Amino acid sequence: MMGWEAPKIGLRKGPWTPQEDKLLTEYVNMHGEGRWSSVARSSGLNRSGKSCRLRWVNYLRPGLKRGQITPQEEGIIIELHALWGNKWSTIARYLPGRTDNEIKNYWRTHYNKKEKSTLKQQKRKAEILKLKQQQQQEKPDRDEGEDGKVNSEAVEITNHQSEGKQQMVFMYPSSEDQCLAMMSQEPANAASWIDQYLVDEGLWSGLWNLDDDHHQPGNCCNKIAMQSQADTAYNNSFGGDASNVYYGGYIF
DNA sequence: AATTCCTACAACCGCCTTTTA
DNA sequence: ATAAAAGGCGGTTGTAGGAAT
Repeated sequence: MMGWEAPKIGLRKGPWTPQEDKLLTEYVNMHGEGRWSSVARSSGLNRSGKSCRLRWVNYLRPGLKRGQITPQEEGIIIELHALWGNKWSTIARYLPGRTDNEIKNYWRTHYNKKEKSTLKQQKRKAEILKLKQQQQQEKPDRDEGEDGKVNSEAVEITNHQSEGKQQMVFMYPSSEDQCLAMMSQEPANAASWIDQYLVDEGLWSGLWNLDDDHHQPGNCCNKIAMQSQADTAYNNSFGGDASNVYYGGYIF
């Protein structure tokens, strides 16, 4: 099957000029969105239809918010990402004026930061554990220790790991019952289940590391439950009706 | 003051799905 | 029913600008 369209020689790429933006805006205002290939042909723009669509959706479309993601928006992103993973366009439907590209960029910037610090922590723990294991092998008869001191740190690390596991189990209930219990919180409390646990660095890492799996059917929640949770998240932040946004597109 | 690092953003690419002829 | 075209999405890359060293 073909892609978007056959690449044409001499098609412009790279940053858009103000003139190109003007041409595209005028054309879309006159003819409406869609039929991007004909936009590219008819407007006189020497761009691919795909490029025109992207420029319009991510930059020129009226009602787009510019500037930093607000804490409210951040909360929504976190919650919805926990539900849906990297479904940026779906998440973007709950953030009026924000594009999937913007949310994706925001997430990646912050995700990478968290991932790096988490990796450092894990590496350090692994090093300590390895060191202790080496010490054990070198002095096996001292395992229980004359004073039990030798293994204390290793035990501590194990305990931390165990805690981490419990936390992650909590964050990502494997059964539907657990999930439904989570979903049935009072809206007032639902400043939400996730907010209470994100402060701890370890929980962040647990969240980030599992993001690709948890939204799979059977792993957690059915689609309706997830929709409901997303609506709650939206209502908490905007006091609006998320279903309008979800089904009707953007509210400006 | 110069260099490096980090963040935010714009844009492209490849793949998949949907629509159309 | 089928293939091509169009539309959409997520991943990735390049770069400008500010902060830190």
